[in-house]
Amino acid sequence: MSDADTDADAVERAVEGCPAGGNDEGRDGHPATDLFTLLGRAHAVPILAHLVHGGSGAWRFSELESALDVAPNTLTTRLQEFAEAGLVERRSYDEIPPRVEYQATDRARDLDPVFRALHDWMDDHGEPALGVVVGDESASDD
Amino acid sequence: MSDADTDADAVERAVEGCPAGGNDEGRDGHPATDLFTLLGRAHAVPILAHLVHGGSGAWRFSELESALDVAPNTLTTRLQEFAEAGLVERRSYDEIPPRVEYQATDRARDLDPVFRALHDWMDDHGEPALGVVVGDESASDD
DNA sequence: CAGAATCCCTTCAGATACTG
DNA sequence: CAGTATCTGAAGGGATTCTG
Repeated sequence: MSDADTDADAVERAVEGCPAGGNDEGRDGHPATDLFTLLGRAHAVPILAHLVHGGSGAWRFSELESALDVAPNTLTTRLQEFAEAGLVERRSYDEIPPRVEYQATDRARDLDPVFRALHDWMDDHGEPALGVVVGDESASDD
Repeated sequence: MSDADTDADAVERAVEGCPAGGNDEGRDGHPATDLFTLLGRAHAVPILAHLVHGGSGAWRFSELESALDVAPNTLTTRLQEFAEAGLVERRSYDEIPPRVEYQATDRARDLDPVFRALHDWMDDHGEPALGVVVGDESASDD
């Protein structure tokens, strides 16, 4: 090991913590793992992407439900998890019919570099083993 | 809010695909989700970090097992998944006692920008809701 | 030593039905 | 409209045991 603290350093810091130490936050206690676990759940990324993509911000429950084709309970769970993680802000208006709007927070938008890096990684490696290609790397996006 | 196609663009591209369209690779069919799902599994990030951190590369099964405190079957599963995803290279030497070495591939090392961005995000937002802080943002790492 | 196989348990996620 | 409740099925993950 001679160059084991340059590129892997960020990973090291991002993964710091003690496994099975007594915490019960996510599944291991690692911050990175927590985030991955959260985003790794069903429809998590599509939902978040949909919310983030909406610059206007306001998204109704049924809008997300029909647009993303997600079961209502699952959508509720994801939304709650996101709200709990501070990625989504929930605003309920006390009127009839009831209206609840979900909006991606600044925290969620700031995740963009991560997705950008991820996109760059996928674009660079093609990701053949995972089955799906990124989409259109032929288009001059960035 | 009228900047709905700048920062969220990468997320859009990273999430492209059709939900429940007919694919059955990971769980949704989104490349990003696949990666998150893979890394979101138990001990996935610690294992990968341990492998990436070892610049020399060669890690024995029992080394990982004892160092990470992971059940053998789980470790085997993660290692297989990583190998299948091209993140880890498995080399088995036909000798007695049998020796198998696992090494992080270039593809895995190139994930560093993602982790770096993630670390930066955590460092920026503190990640209070997810329970665990990044580690030492007091130290001048980057 | 490395890991495959087995059993058991927990969690997740979808469908459905019902309420404010 | 926006959920909550309940149920069922399916993976995930751990411990243990056994084999090459």
